Amino acid sequence: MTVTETTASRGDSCAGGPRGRRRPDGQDRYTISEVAALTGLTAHTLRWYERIGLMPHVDRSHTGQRRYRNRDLDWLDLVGKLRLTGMPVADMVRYAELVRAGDHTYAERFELLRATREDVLARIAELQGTLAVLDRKIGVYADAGHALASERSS
Amino acid sequence: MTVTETTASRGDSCAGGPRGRRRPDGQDRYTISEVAALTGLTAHTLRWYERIGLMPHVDRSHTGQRRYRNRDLDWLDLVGKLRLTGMPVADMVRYAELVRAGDHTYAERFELLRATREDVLARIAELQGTLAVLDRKIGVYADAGHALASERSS
DNA sequence: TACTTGCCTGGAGTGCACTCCAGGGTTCTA
DNA sequence: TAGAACCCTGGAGTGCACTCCAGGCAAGTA
Repeated sequence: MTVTETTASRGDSCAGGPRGRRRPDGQDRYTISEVAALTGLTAHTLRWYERIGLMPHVDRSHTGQRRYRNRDLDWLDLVGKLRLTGMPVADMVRYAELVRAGDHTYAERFELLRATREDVLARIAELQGTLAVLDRKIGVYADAGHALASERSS
Repeated sequence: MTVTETTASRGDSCAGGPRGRRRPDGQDRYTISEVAALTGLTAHTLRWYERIGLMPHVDRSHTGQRRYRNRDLDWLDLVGKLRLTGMPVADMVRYAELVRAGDHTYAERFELLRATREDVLARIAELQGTLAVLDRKIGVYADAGHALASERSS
């Protein structure tokens, strides 16, 4: 009965920075748990990414254990960024396939990134709109700590 | 076998604006499908919001059909904004409960909105970071349409 | 009046992105 | 050389936010 394997950085109280620690330099072979610590993903998720083709095949030790390399971490960094944009995993897999397919997929990759960029811009605008509403509402709460009967309007 | 009831505005090609049309003025009773058109939510989702307590009880016609009022639409607008922030539905339900509970929940509501505001700011910062990465990568694609062998790095 | 379209309910189903389990091999530390 | 801690696989389970279904009333129209 192995103890839990999770790397639970969900309820991490140290918010503010990126989830992972900095990569030690001069190293180019990492175990799955090291990568988990570095990226903030769980080992489960790392294996799952590989299964679904989001991660190019990772090197193995002579006994079959994963040994990640710096370029894998670079890829995971990019994936992490794309994930932050809200891009569906399926789309990221598609991008990974294009990369694996070779240079002739250049145009399609470019287009995918460009479209993602547009999405991000739109999302930022959306959030700023929401922020305005939130600020207005917070203002109402701030200077009128009472007479909140008609909360549902405005 | 009633025909489908969905209001599918998923693949709406008229992107750019908010999903719903503008509210006609001088009206204060709307059927569920009118509200669906106005908010971009499906009728299913509107009923579900009510079931889970995200929506205060909606007026009914003498035969039990929902008749939404302008204040309900206002509430749905706010919910829509909060949803855009990525706030979980459970938290929105919590907020709705606080509103229903009355004025003495003032402080908690305020705190909830304030925390949400922080989240939105953090999310915008995150997205801007992602945008920088995306722009860098798009730049690479743009001026070097070839020699993409080491795609996985940077 | 017949017909078509809209709306009602409770409960089941869907898609996504993980997350965990069982059962077993591997690696590190005292 | 134990024992603890780590890692492997395929497949099943979870939580969220919807989304749909079946069976049945209600409302508008020719």
